Amino acid sequence: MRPALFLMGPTASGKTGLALALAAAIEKGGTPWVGASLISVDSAQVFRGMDIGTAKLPRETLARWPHGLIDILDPAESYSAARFRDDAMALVAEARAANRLPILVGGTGLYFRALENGLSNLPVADAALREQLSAQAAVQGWPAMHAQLAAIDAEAASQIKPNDPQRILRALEIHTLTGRTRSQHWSAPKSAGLAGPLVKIGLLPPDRATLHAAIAERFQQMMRDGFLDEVRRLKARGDLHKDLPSIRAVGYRQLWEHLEGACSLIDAIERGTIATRQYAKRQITWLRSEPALTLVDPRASDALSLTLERLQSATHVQGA
RNA sequence: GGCCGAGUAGCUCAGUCGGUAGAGCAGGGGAUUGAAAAUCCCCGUGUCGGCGGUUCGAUUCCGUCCUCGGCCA
Repeated sequence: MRPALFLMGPTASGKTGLALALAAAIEKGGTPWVGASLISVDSAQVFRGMDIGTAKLPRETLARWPHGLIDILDPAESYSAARFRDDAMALVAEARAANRLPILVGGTGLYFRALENGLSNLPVADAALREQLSAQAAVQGWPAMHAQLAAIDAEAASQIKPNDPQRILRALEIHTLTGRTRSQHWSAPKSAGLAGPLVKIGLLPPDRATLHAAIAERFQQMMRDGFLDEVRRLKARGDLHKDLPSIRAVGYRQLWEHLEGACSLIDAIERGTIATRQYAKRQITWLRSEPALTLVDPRASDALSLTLERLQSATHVQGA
């Protein structure tokens, strides 16, 4: 089986540029593939109508270079690592069947890991149950919920901090829905990860200061491109709210708060830029702990040839 | 020039009835299994504006100077 390619990197690191250059190079010929299939690994670009703030490629570019898993959801919906794994597995299989190189490009570390290693067999999220548990937490406080979790799943409780609403909620949800604890599920076999060889390329910006400057500049550009109007349009729908995964996205959350009158536009932009910086930092943390990763400087001229080389050798190893 | 207020961490500010100081934000490190652009954890020495005085001891009280606001000339 021919390899799949992971292009992983923080926001504003230049991974999209490399992905497109690679796709173009493969189309020209001289490789075992007839072309490339681009698949987005991005928890925010899945949403329709969220284009500017998620730094989606321009419409024309996407028309020329279609990406899988972009614009597949309405912002009122939620996506998940598990759904991503299933969707991406299908798209990779499709690409392979057509003798195309699957290029998975993006910055959502959890999604990459879910695809590579699979996930435990867990129940899907239950909105009603979550609401009920949250209401209970609002009265008792999360430490009390954590204590409740400790009574049924001491191991999970020891791994989860008493102030981590999301994970306490999820662990309780798993138990309520299945009668089995998170720990029990975790120790059972997981769903399969992506089969076949994998080439993992990590794009790290040369230094923190350069990355921060690029982020600030890009946020300003987004504002010039009409980011605020985009958020205004989402808000005008009336059915979205700031607790949705879509609206919690970096930049959207801050501009949404400004539109609610919580802060000035200047403040919102400042906070949005800071949030983007912090997000990029978390992405870098994921990258650094990623095994078998080839790090590439996105600005270096040999980024493309280096990636092709890695693909070549992964293909040969497989053939031999 | 006169009067008043302020000067403490990168920023905004608490505070010390005199025993050399701590929050939020920023920044750094870490965790991460159906919300992950999410959620959470850990990390605080800084001539307390300068110089003098009082005191065993001053960032704190007093004097003076400097800087920045505001008001008055």
